Amino acid sequence: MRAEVENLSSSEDIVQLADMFRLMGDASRLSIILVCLKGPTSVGDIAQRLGLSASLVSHHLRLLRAARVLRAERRGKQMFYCAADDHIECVIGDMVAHIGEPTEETD
Amino acid sequence: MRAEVENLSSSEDIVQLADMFRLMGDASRLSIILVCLKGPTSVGDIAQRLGLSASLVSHHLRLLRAARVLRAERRGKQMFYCAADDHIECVIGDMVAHIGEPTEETD
DNA sequence: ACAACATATGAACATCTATTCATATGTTGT
DNA sequence: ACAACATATGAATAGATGTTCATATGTTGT
Repeated sequence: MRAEVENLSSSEDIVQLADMFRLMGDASRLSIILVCLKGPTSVGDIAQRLGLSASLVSHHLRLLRAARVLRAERRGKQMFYCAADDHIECVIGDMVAHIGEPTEETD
Repeated sequence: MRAEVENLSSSEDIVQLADMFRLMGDASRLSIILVCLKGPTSVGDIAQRLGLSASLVSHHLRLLRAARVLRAERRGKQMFYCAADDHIECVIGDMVAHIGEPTEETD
């Protein structure tokens, strides 16, 4: 087992980790993250592409920014959001791989 | 961007992915997963180690098994649970790395 | 068959959370 | 300063979810 995972014992660490997963565990937020992975995108663009209200997107963006999943940058009157680092993409990629894993028969 | 992540477009895929993250986004469930990553563990053991009721652990295990995060194996009257594949550990490892990432000053 | 143990399940409840609506803040051009 | 636009924020609400309690199912030994 990877050392980083092995050494997870304190309940604070686990809560923090769970908070991150819960943040990605909503289809609207996850969609927002996926859009932002493609490149810096304005709030209005995100809302339009996903068919969500600008208000809802803004609420979600606040959480994602607070958790440093995304970071914001102002350009004129618009705000552009993009991925804060590339671990998020790894996390998603691994999870996609898990879902694609063939089912075991021993159930 | 990784091809697996790039090609995520259908909303069904995104919902399925979000469901996986939401499943890991609870401290109790995440703790259960972490225990099971160390090796096959019985329901009673999990409950005792984490200080949770056997009933609650069983409820969570049903969800985790349904999502093929964990798989079950009977030994006598006990049920032992362990990780279904090793993608889950990767996902957690990447997320730990994200959390450990130094904060940007541009906020 | 019965008792003892381990796990699973269903209903009920309190708490959390995503979404909407209304409103505020901030920015650019005239 | 004002209007027009973009984003952010706060309150309210309907629906989801984690936990508990009681009970059922399944397994092993006598």
